[in-house]
Amino acid sequence: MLTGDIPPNQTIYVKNLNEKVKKEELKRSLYCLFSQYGRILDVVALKTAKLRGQAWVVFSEVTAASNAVRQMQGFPFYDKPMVRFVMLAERKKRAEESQQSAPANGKPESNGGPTSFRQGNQGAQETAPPNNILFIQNLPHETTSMMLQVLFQQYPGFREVRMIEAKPGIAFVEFEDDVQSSMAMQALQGFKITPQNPMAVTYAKK
DNA sequence: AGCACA
Repeated sequence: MLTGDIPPNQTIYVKNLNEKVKKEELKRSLYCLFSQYGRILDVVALKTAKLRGQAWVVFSEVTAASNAVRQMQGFPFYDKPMVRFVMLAERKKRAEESQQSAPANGKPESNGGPTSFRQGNQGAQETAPPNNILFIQNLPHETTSMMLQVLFQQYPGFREVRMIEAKPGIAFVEFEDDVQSSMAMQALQGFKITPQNPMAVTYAKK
């Protein structure tokens, strides 16, 4: 018999994670990496003998979970590819418990938080896959590379800022690897240099 | 390989 009549829920299960990474860092990195696909309610990772190297990421929506799984297959995460991780079937109800503390069941974009940054990208471009170079848009035209360096160099793996004289308002920020660029993206997404200029941070197209 | 935290 098929199991196809059991609907998937909004939790994804990841294994083959690098077990040398400390638990708190692992959870934070997973949060950073996956929050580009939607609001994350919870990340669970334990280091017990049976559960190390694995994690659960609970999204607020099923569609976010399925996009994340589809797009992140094979992503090199701490030197180990995230292969064949899956959405969980409706089976455990942990996510519902977490939702008790989460606001607004129907309207997930109510907090003005930095999670969604696709408004500036309407239609045309596709989302570039995660990589080590960030593309910054919506900067005030007086922004200098020194200003951006001050902001981005606080995050590990920072390499350099590149701006193009002929194209004000945008910049490229390079990190050593995808994980580190993703951490900085999450941290500075929507950061306002002026009140009118929330940064839009995406991965650069290669 | 390994499917759950307080």
